[in-house]
Amino acid sequence: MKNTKQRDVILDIVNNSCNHLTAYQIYEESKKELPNISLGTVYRNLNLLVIQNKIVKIVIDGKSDRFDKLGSHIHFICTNCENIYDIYGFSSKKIKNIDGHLVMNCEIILKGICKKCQEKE
Amino acid sequence: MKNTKQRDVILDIVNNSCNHLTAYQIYEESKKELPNISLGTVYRNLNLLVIQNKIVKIVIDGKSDRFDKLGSHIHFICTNCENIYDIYGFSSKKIKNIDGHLVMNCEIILKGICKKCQEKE
DNA sequence: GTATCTGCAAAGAATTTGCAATCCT
DNA sequence: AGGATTGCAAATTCTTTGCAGATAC
Repeated sequence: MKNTKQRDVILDIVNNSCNHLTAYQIYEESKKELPNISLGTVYRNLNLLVIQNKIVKIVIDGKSDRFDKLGSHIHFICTNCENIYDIYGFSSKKIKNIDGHLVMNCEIILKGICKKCQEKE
Repeated sequence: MKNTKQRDVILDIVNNSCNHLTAYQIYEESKKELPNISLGTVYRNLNLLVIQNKIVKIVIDGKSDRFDKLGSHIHFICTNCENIYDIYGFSSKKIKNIDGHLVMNCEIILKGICKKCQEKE
């Protein structure tokens, strides 16, 4: 695979963001650096980076996918405000094999009401 | 909420299936019972049933959503053949609260290569 | 009786794809 | 040079929605 500015910029944006950005947000952000970049290119590169295990895609019911940097953490999604929080310090023991299946990836998604939303009520 | 034949049939199909059906598959299946049912109705009722906690929606990257009966189990998705396997006997201790967030739902998705696909190679 | 639900068809949103031009190595 | 990548726009796919008529309670 060739190196391209587009891919570099996209990877940088994901790695340097504390939020969980959508493809469109990454597109908007990348335009600051590369004004002519297209949304299709952003999608293509995000998917490539996911396949290469350089970033992670968070698939959410009914919403746009979001992209996150690597680092084993759990995602908590507030069903009220729809914020996504990273949960660290949670040692999910690495499962390698279960029922004979080879496990390459484990994703844990918690849903509920976040602290802020609870405090509002 | 009113009872309707449509909703009953849809719930029955999900509850009596061993597979993880897409909305369209459920639509096809429900037509055997109710030939005039429409896809929109199937989607509407599936979403209602999910909100009521009578069934579960499995959201998969790039694919149609799938619907499953209740029962706490983990899903293993083969990235090769795309089958979904239920994994039982896995006691994920019930988390109620983490970092102050109220946890209502916990979904664990494992991805990798299933037994069958490994054996083929 | 009336609020809810349905079938239909059209709209919507997110993502992917085809193609000609351009860029890396 | 030559395959990979890009920008653009159109296409695709899955899902939701508006509406008028039908249905459950």
